[in-house]
Order: sequence, then structure tokens, then C-alpha cells
Amino acid sequence: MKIASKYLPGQVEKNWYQKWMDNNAFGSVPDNRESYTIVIPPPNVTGVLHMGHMLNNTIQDVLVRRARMKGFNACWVPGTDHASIATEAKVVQKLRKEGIKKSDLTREDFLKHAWDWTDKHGGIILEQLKNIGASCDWQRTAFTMDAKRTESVLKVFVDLYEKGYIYRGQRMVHWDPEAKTSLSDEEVLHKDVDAELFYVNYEIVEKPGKFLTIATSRPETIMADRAIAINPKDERYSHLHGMNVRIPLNNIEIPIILDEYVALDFGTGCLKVTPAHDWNDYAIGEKHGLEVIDVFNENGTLNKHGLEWNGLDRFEARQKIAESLNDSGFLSKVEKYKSSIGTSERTGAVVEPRLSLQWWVNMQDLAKPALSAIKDNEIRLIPDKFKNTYAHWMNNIKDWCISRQLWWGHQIPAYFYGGDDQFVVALGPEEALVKAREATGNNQLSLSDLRRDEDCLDTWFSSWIWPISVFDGINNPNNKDLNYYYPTQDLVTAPEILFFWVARMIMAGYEFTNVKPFENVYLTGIVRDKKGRKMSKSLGNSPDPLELINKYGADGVRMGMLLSSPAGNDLPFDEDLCLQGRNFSNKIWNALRLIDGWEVDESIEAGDAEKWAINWFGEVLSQTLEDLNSDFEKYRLSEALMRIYKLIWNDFCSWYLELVKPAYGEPIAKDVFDQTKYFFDSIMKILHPFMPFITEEVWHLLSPEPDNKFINNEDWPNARVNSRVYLEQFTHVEELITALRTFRKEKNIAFKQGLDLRIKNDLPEGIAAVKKLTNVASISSEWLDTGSPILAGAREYQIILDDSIADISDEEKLNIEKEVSYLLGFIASIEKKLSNPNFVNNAPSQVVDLENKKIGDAQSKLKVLKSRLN
RNA sequence: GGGCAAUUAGCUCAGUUGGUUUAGAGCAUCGCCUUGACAGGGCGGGGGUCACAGGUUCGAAUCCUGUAUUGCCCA
Repeated sequence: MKIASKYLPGQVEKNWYQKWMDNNAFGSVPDNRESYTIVIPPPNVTGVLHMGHMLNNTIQDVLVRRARMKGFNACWVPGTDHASIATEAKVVQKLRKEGIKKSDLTREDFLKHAWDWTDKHGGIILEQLKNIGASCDWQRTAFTMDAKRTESVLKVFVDLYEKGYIYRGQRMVHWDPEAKTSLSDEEVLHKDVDAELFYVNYEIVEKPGKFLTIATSRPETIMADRAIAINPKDERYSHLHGMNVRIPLNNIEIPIILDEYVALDFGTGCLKVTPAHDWNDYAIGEKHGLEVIDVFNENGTLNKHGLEWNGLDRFEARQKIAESLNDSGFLSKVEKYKSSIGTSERTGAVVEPRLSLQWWVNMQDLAKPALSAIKDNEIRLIPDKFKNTYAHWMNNIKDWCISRQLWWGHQIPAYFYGGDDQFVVALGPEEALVKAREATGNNQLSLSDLRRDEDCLDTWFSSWIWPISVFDGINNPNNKDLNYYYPTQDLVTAPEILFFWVARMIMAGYEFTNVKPFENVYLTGIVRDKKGRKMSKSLGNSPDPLELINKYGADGVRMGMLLSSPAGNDLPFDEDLCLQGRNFSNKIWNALRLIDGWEVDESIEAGDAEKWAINWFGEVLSQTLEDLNSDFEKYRLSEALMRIYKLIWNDFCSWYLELVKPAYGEPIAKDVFDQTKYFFDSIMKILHPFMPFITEEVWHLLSPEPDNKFINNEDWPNARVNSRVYLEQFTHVEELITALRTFRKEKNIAFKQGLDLRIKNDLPEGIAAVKKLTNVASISSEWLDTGSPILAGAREYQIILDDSIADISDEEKLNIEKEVSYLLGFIASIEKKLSNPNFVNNAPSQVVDLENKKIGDAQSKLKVLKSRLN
């Protein structure tokens, strides 16, 4: 068969994925093998594949494929997340473009639009995962808002409510004026910005004409001021204790109060207290019994308290009000200063503190087992540097605000039969009615008297039970799948969602199943561009993974990503790495072409060089397999891949194949050929988790297997030998070969011209290999004074040359002199060490012996080099 | 502002409890070679006072202290 000289991944990859699908190659059902499970971090249902997914899912695929070959019943569960706020924002935006306002729609109509959108765009990302080779069990695909998952979420809500963890409370929350919803603490990102500090004068009521100056960054909220606070220790203001001031613009009188919280050195030392619009002011307000006046509407515009600025956006109002204060003489100055503001993780809007009635989960007790699980290594974090951060967060955990003023999500299963505190929590309306009748004692109550809570749940309230709910373990505890696949083994995700998701899954795992949800958490880094910037749509610096796949093949891109992604470290992505991956595919392809072209002759015997090569490579392979086990144990995937890369490119292609390769036109001995195929087969298996497509293709071409048998179902190769005899011999073989190659180069001797090699001592092991790779024509131990000396390691050789080229050139001389001076320096440094009595007396004897050996070796080298110069 | 981590070759990273030659790998770079697997190749080089300053030790990239820079988390 004639195989193309270049490997073209496009069609090969499509063909194999189709065959894998046709044969349900990744399907898993419980059997008597041990299970290995990964649940996918569900991407947003309407999302498209970006580089972060590419990295994350490639890692999962490597782990799953390897587990499959290691004999586990491996199951990778795919699925998507409804992504409440993100999806709702997208749908609102899309409707706006069509001229439809969300506020004009009923909940039902809006949800219909949202489902249409989901049906249209949903699942695209799962199809894209197939392009990268993801070996998911597609029959288990789940969605956080499908029937089973929805039922699970409601059950969990009811359960936690009945246990007393969930409560309703009027509290300060983070408010996103763009999405018009509350947010959890975790959904708020803090950013440093350049802001302005406005110095505003408030007239002192008891001293007309006298003013008190306060510094504020938010003049638009002054109408809601309910006090001016000063530190009781602040002597500058002690004469004002007990007095009042008048708010500019609305002339309302408010008291001057004393509170230790006020910093003496910030601004003027006077703080305007606006309980409705600042977390700290709220606390001060509660302490001093101040009224809470909210000047904003839910979309961040000013309301009726905003006087003439009623209806104006908060930022515009800030400028206008500052101007107005200035015009009326109340503004004394404006200063620039650095400030930190909270923004919504999803919409980017600046969040407002807002007092409102929300649903909360008390986290104190849930956090306890989750904290000790990580602390006691019952669940491993990889890398473990995140343990501290995790512990810190868990120790300072606050209650979780789970209600969102959104429609796309799981509607809260609470039913009101009266006012805000008259409700029941139930799985459905009928059950709610029973409970409501019980609660009221009114049997006349009907379904139409019940009003379901309008809000829906935080997205993470469905994903925190994901490892359980994908196996339907909430609805059917102890079902066969759950018992078999759960707890799962590895979770692969980004550190950014360690608290959002991972910590909460651990809590949910212990709370709802009494066991941990997974054994290990592998935290990937963030994919960045060459300049170190995070890849994002808005920067336009994120390559499209699918285009990369077109260019380099999925295998090439997978390798590119994995080559430089140690756990927990950011990945500075560089397309050149994919190029390296593509080149590697081509290298493998051409090794196959070489073997494919060999003619086998059963009647010939393997030569010494070939025999030596087979023994040597057998040891290299075994050694690599051992090293790989330890790499995987430590989740050092980049190192594992690099190890395989070097095994294939250097050991297999550059050394082994060159050693067993028959001369042009000559046949190869059958046992050498079979051994070579066996080695090739093994290295394809080892590489398969990383580069699934080319390995599948080559494996099938190497020894035809039926199309419905796949390399991923083969056993992972075992180390066959544990000796290191040939590995040790190789050290000197390599030294000698390199020395001879260098010699040829320096003397400008063509490879075709055979060398006459003289050996001083015994014939080294593996000399046949040296002979073959360096074209040594004759070997003898007859030592001639006229021979050109060669040094390989610490051993001496000679090459006999015609007089015409035997003399050393100036260039050679220069090289030798360089080496001599290096050795002299080296010897001096060791002599210094050895002449130090403290070293000789204190260091262990092996260390001292070693230094003596070093010096001996160096001296004999020096001797040879000097003899060459004469 | 508080906490955590990092700093080793042009780039990305290894370097296990301090001692295996004056620190390794891949990529990049430079030179030479290349009609019988592969220029998407082969061979051979060059390149680092291990961020800086102290300290502990016979011995420090490795341990300690401080400084600087960067990143992440939290407020």
C-alpha cells in the first residue's frame, strides 16, 4: 500500500469519530469491573467552544481514555447548564433587537422565547466537543433544567427548607441593575477604578452659616443620608456633638452621630451615613436606628426621592447633582482617588447594595464536613496550593443568597397564601395546597388562592448537585447507577469556580449522600494569550478552537494545549505549540511509512546491532511505562506527554528505527520486524489518551483490526523487563557515536567513507550498534602512535586516517583548548573542595568518593586531550 | 488594606528529603548535511553568576530572614 507522505488529519478524524459513535464506543453500563467516573463541568447550554473548554475537556479525555485502557469501566458524563442569568441576558438582548421588551411579556411568553433560543443554540457545544475527540457517554447527556434535574433541584430545596437551612430574609444584597436581580457574594467581582471624591458642605442647623464638609464618592445618594457620623475621639469635631446638619438640595435635617467606625484620616473625618446604599452605612444605620431610604429604582435610575433628577441614570445623576451642588455653592472641591467597585460577574454592571427580601441558605453546618474533607485530604486538590484559600473561604463562609429575580431557571417552590411571611414550601401546587390548608386550618383554601414565588434559583443551586443528579441520585437514592458510578473519581475544572461550584458540590455530596462527590479535583489554569492577557471575546484575542483543529488537527491542538499546562498554572497559549503537535503527528506517520515499506524475509537472522536495539528499546519502554505511572499519579500530564514525545521521536525514531533499518533494498528479518511492530503498537497505546485519532488510525494500519475494534479498548501496555543493563550500555554507545559524528564533522569525512576504529581496552557492549550508525568499517585493538585520539566518556579510542587529514585543524585545536581550560577549572574546583578538611570530615563518604572519582575521570580526559594537541 | 503563591536559557517549564561532574528538557536560534520514512527531516553547537541582599551549612536553585517584581484570592 502506498501511504501519503504527509499526514492529513481532517478526514481521518471525522471517520474515526463517526465509527466511535456508530459503535457506542464510549457507552458505559455498570458491570463487575471497577468504575471510573468523571462528570463534565457543564458548559452553558447556548455557549460555543472556547479555548478554556478545549483545555479542560482535553484533560478530562486524557484521564478517561487512560482509565479505560487501565481496565476501568470508564464513564464520562456530558451535559449542559441552563446558566440562568447569562442565558436570560442573551435572550433579553435578542428580544430587544427585535423590538420586544421583557417587561411587555408574560413569564410564559418569555420562557417560550428562551426555550426556542435554547433549542436553537443548545447542544452546539456538545457537538463541538466531538471535534476535539471527547469520549463522553453521549447517551447519558444531561441538562440542568431537564425534567429529572428540575425535580432533583426542587426536592433539594424542599429538603433543605424542612431541615431549616433555607430561610427568607430581608437583608442587604448585591443588586445587578442591568439584569435587575440579586446576586450572591461570589457573583460580584471587585475592580479598582479611578473615581472622584466630592467634598460637600452641609449647613449646621444649630450654627447657621457654618458648614461641615464631608467627602463622598456618591453625591447622587445624598438625599438618602440619614446622619453624619464622626469618630467620638476626633477632637476637631467635639464641639458639634449632639447637633444636626441640613442636607443640601432637599433641606432635610439629620443628626450628627458618634461612631468608632469612622476613620480619622480619610476625607474630612466626617462620614455621610446612607443606610440604603452602602454595606457599612447599613450596619451603622441599624446600630443607631436610622431610617432606610432607597433613592434608586431597580434598574439603577433615581426614583421620586431623587427630586428633579427622578428617572435619570445613577451615573448621569452623579454628574448633574455634582454640578448642581457646585452651582449652589455646596461643593467645595473634587479630588481624584482610587476606589474599588463591585461589578456583576455576568453583566459587568456596577452592583448596588440593596435592601431586599430574598431566600437564603445557612451555610455554617453544610460547610463543616466540606472543610475537613479538604483539610484531611479525603478529597485531593491538585495542585494543593489552593488548600489554604479554600480553608480561608470555608472558615469565613456567609449565607448564600439563592433567589434571583429572573424567569429562566428553576422557579422557587414556595407558595404564598397571604402576606410575605405566609407561605408553604412544596414540590407541587397540590402538595402546597394540603400544606397551606394545614397551616391556616382553612379547608376552603383552593389552588387559586395560592401564589407561587416569582423568583427563580441561582444557577449554582442546580449545579451543586450535578454529580448526584446526573445519575438521578436525588430522586432515586441508592439506584444502580448511583451506587456504581458515585462517588466519581476526578473533577477537572478552573480555580475560578472553586467556591461557586466545587466547594458547594462537596457540601451537597456530604449533605445528600453522606459521601464525597469525587476523589480528586484537578484545577486547570486560565488560557492566556502570548502577552499574558486572559482570552476573551471582547479583546478578540481568543483563537477559535475549531479553526485551529482545521489547521493542525484535533490531535495537534490537544498536544499543543497539553504541552505547557501543569495543573493550576495559567497556560500561555501559543499557536506554535499546535504546530509542534502537527509535526509530531507527521513524524509518527512517516515512521509508519518506513515500516510499511519493509520487505520481510523469514530466512534471515537478526544482526547484532538489531538484537542489541531490541533489547535496549525494550528496557526504554519499560522504564517509560514506570515513569508514566508516576506522572499520572501526580497528574503531571504535560510531563507525561513530553516523556512520550521524546520516547517516540528520539528513542524510537532517531535511535531504534535507525538501528534496525535494513540497508536500502535489503529485506528485514522476521523477528526484528515483529518486534518493531510490537513496539510501535505499544507506543501508540501509550500515546492514545493524548492523541486519540492518529493513534487509532496507525494502530489499525499497523495490524488490521476490524473497524469496530478500537485501540481505546485495548489494555494499557505492561512493563516487560525491569533490568537496566542495556540502558546503562546505551550511555557509552551514545557517547561514542556522538564522538565519532563530531570527529567526522571536524575532519569533514563523508558518512560513506568507513572508519578504521581502534579500541584501547575491551570492546564495549553495544559496539555493533555503534558500527551500524557511524559506518565503522573495521575495528581492532592495535594501537598506533599515529592514530587520531577520540574520547568518549572516559574511554579512549583512535581513528586511523590518511596523513593528509590526520593533522588537527586550527578549529579543532581551539575546541580542544576550550575543553582543556574547562577541565582545569573543574579539577581546581574539586581540589579546593577536597582540600577543605571540614568537607572531608563532615560529608558522607559516598560524596567524598564521588568527588575523587570525578577528579580521576577529568584527569584522564585531560591527558588524552593534551596528547591530541602534541 | 489582609492572605496565598511565584521569580531558573529568548519563550514555556522540570529540578523529589540540601551532595551524581561549573543546573536540565521542549520550542526558538545558529552552523553543517540531506535524491531510499519525514526540510513538517538529520547531525552538531551556542545560550543561565537559578530576581536581589544577607544568613545557616563542609556544601544552597533547594532551608531561614529581608527587599523588589508579578499573579491569584479576599475585603
